[in-house]
Amino acid sequence: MLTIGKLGDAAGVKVPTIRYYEQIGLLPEPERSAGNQRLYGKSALERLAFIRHSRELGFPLEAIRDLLSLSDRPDQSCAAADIIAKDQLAAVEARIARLTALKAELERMITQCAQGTIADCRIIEVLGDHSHCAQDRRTSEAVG
Amino acid sequence: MLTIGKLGDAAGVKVPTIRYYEQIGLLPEPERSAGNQRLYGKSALERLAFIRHSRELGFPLEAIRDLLSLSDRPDQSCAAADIIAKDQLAAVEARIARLTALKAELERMITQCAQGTIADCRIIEVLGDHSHCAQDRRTSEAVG
DNA sequence: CTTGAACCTCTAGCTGCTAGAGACTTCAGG
DNA sequence: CCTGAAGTCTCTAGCAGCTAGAGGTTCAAG
Repeated sequence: MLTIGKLGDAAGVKVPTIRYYEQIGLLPEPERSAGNQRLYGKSALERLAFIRHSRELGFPLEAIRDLLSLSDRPDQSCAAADIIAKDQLAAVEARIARLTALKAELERMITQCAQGTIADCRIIEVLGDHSHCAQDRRTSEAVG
Repeated sequence: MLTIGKLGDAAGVKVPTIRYYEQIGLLPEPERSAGNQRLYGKSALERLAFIRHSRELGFPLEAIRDLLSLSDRPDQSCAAADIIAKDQLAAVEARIARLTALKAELERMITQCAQGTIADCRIIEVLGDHSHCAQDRRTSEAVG
């Protein structure tokens, strides 16, 4: 049996985070010691490792909740997990594309920085003027 | 003179967001009409466009606050703006690298999905086992 | 003059934690 | 057996960066 601190060390998750996961129902309420301290077994460690790894892959907690409920019923179809993973892949690819565009613009800004005074600083100027944008990706709503 | 709604439309920023920026001191308090409604001039629009564009480039509000205070003193050196932009570039590059690794792992997970039942679903299995990781990038703290 | 959209302030909520207060439990060393 | 430190408990509040809602006022068009 592991105390919450040992569990956290073993899974690479901080103690308050474990309590938070319990609070939002991602982890079941564990046994308690005579002195009311949480005691965890192997299955809790596995579940927490699953959550941690999923978080590292960028899955939001709600997706992890779904994945966990899937893995709690192991005789069902794998298709739902596949869908979640594919959604996540699409989201990751979109983020990469967006960041790559931002990187290009930042690089352009920096190379144009004359190292002079603010008055002729391209960084400030570029940030103030939207029309310099390489690609004008706008967020669809509320734009005239 | 623009009302807050017109300003928001012109800059591509939602009305509550403008009030939020004012609240946290990114935008100065504007004039008011006789009926206590906010009225903005051209400089407010420019400042808001600057903020919006910077946000799109991923600058955190605190960095934007610094950039704005720089641009308020145009006879100073451009070096500080350069540093902020380079920091942001480094952060963007780090995010891209991380996401690219995640993408590879998600793709691997998905191709391994047997489309069978959860019991032999690689997605669930891979997520539960950290040792499958292509690169074991851990967040430095609290890891045994 | 009336309607209805836009505005006002204020508070609370979102995600995914993190930090702190103030009290209790556990364990190792003496 | 006792002490003291480290770990744990619950609870509340805070972070970014907004967003949504309640309940009320103002403005512009018809």
